[in-house]
Amino acid sequence: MPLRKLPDEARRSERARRAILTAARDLTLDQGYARLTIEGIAAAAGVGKQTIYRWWPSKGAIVFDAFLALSQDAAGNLELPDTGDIEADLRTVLRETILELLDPRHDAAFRALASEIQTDRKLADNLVQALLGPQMEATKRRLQSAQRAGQLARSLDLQLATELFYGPIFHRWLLRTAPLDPTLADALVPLVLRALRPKSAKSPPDPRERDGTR
Amino acid sequence: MPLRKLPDEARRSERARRAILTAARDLTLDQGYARLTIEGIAAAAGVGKQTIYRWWPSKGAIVFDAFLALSQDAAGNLELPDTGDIEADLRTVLRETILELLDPRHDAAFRALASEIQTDRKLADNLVQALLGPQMEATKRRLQSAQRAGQLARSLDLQLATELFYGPIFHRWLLRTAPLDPTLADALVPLVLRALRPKSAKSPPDPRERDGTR
Amino acid sequence: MPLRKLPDEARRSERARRAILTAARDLTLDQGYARLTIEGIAAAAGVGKQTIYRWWPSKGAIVFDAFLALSQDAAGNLELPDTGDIEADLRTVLRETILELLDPRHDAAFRALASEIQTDRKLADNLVQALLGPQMEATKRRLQSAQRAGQLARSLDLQLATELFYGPIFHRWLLRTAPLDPTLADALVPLVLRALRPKSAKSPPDPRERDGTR
Amino acid sequence: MPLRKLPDEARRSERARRAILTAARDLTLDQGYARLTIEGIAAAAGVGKQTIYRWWPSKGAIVFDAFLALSQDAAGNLELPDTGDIEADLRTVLRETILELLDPRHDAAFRALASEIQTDRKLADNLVQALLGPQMEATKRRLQSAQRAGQLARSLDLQLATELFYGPIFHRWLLRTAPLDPTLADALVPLVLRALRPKSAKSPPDPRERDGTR
DNA sequence: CGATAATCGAGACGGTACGTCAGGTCTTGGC
DNA sequence: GCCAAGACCTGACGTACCGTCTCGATTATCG
Repeated sequence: MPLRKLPDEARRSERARRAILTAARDLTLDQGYARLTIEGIAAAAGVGKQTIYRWWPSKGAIVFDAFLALSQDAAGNLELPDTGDIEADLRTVLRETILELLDPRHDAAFRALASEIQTDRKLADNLVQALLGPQMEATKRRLQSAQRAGQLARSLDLQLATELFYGPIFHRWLLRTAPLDPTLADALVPLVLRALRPKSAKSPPDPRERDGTR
Repeated sequence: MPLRKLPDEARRSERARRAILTAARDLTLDQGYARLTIEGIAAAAGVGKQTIYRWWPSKGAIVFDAFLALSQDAAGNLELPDTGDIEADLRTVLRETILELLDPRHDAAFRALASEIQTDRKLADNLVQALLGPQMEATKRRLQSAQRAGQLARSLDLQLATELFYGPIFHRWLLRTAPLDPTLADALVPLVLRALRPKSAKSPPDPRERDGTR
Repeated sequence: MPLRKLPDEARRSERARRAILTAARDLTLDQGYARLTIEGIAAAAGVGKQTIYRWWPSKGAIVFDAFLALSQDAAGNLELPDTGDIEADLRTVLRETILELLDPRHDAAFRALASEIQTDRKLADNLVQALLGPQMEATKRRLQSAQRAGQLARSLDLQLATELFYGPIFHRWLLRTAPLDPTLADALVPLVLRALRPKSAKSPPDPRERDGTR
Repeated sequence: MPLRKLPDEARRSERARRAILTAARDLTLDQGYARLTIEGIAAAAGVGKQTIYRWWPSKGAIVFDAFLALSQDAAGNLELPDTGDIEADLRTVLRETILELLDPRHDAAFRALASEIQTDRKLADNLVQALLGPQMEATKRRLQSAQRAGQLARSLDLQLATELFYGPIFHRWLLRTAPLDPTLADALVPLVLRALRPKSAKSPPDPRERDGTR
């Protein structure tokens, strides 16, 4: 579901579309989103400016499409691993998320989008719908599965629970209050899980809390 | 510690400085940061552009200074309330934080800054140092006080604990994954506190958990 | 042969070109070349600055084009009158030249150009090629015709002879060593012609010298 | 008679004055008058801008003063050589004049002044009064001396006669209609003198015209 | 199959803002 | 008390891009 205007897509030049997205991605990566210009993209893509304006409403929308490809399969039918060990599974996923944010290719693009959505509501909706939402939904599903397995409290607000995992990560990354690195996942997951476990004193699901180590 | 270039500050015109910051704030509020221009500020402030360029390196830096005044007393010797009830105190503070983010005056400015720091590292450092840092430090101090009162686990990573509170709030606000409203604080605080309490099952310090849950 | 940069002239907007030249001429005439600005021209012409910079390299080049129209027909296939009376013909032409220099419309423009060519070699070449050169060439042709009629010495350096006529006029006009007025032509022409006549003492071609002086 | 404003010159700093004129001359010579700025002069002279504005009304006036020194002795009590041979004397002087115009040091300054006087009437008057006038007056005196010796016609308009010599030279130099070089003097002087000699058929003063060769 | 209409590249156009330069005036602090 | 230093407001510079708008020259269905 790329950000496209409506007109008859049949006539659209696939060559041009690809050239534009490729140029947008390359230019963003090697000079940063701030220096990215429509004219620059057009020139690099060997395309008229009008061709860009015909199909995309804004610079942000192009970048969105340009980088969507990188994560798009993930976005489609995303599912978290389910080994039965909720802590391990979350750690795996969050480490991956962090590594993705640290990868310069994604870093540039995601920061650009994070920046743009402060202004562009439509883009924000698209970003949530295509990337952030699916990821969070998948996480919720995994939490729900753990919940059904009695590992998490029954009364959990899954949305909020999910944000407990992603919030601190994006907080560091977006606001730069502290350096982000994958070990954050290792500290974060067990800590948050303490809040999510069933309230019963016996708390059998968590092996560690019971006997101290594991 | 505003963002300034080199020239002799002794000769600086206080009149011009104030006019610029006022104009920048007013313009940001009624047309948004995206439409804010240096020329517009200069015109509105009755000031030459050069006077702006002489003292500020970027549009973001001006807005930073312009809005710093709004929160700057808070930033200086910020301290969280300490009624002995950590949950109530945190709820109070986080509600205030959320309300501030929802206040259009701050919303415009903070989004602008959040957007700019994705690109401008220097500005990011200043933002953390002048606003975000002090707020988080104060929060850490309050958590530490609760820790000393035996209400929180002794082994806590206070930095991470703090991020557990602020992360989800900023996550919603910046990434727009869900609407932000003050009731988030009410759900968030008790949930996170479950993760932070001492590991002893009886957890006597928290009156609510003792007789409320079990 | 106006002064143009490289871009594809086929796409050039005739409307814009005309508006620019008209604005340049009008502004020069009513505020003087010194106060003329590119921005002023663009504004008066209802044109983007870039459109000016796209087609002209300098303010001088615009004024050159703007005023070329005034004299351009003359420049094309200029020919001096040839009544057979070289003295009368030159007097006619030089009076006209002087009157043109005194006409405020031309005065402003020509002084501007005279000023600019001290710095701008390219403009100087264009000025000579389009205006001064043709005028002098036509004068040379008329002198040559008189030469063939035996009214002037056979061995004349026509270039130098021509400069004998124009030099003193421009000297007064440019350096302001003395006020310029059309009667200068009446004194100048017969005096210079004395230098140009055939060396034979009897000098029959000049009716006046024959029966007037002696 | 340099171009100064009126205020009490007693307080004037001679050091500053000299530094300013020297800086103006140096800067003009090595970057051209067009790039010369008041700020540049002030900086190079180690002087406040106000000190310049206090004593000179315009950039042209500074350059005028700065270069006046070069020719000022000449301007004061200028006298042409008088060997009795008017042709030789004029040739000598005009060659010198041409060489001076070709000397880069003077070329830069004189072109600057020639350019400025198109706009600045006051400067024009000063230039004529201090440099061009004296030179022409001296030339007139020499012509008058030749006249008294019977070498030139009695009825001559000396002003016009003088312009016959200088006009062509400055015409080439200012309007760049032809390259200027010292041999111009050799061709110019005898030709113009033909126009100035007494009208008597015997014309004894000119040896050459009489016997054909010399 | 050839017409015919939308799309394509190219880039000129009217604009807005940029960041810089210099002008001429005004203020300050040190000598 | 003068003067270097330089901040100030002003105005113009020349450049970069914006988003819109022609231009032919391909396409690529559809009559």
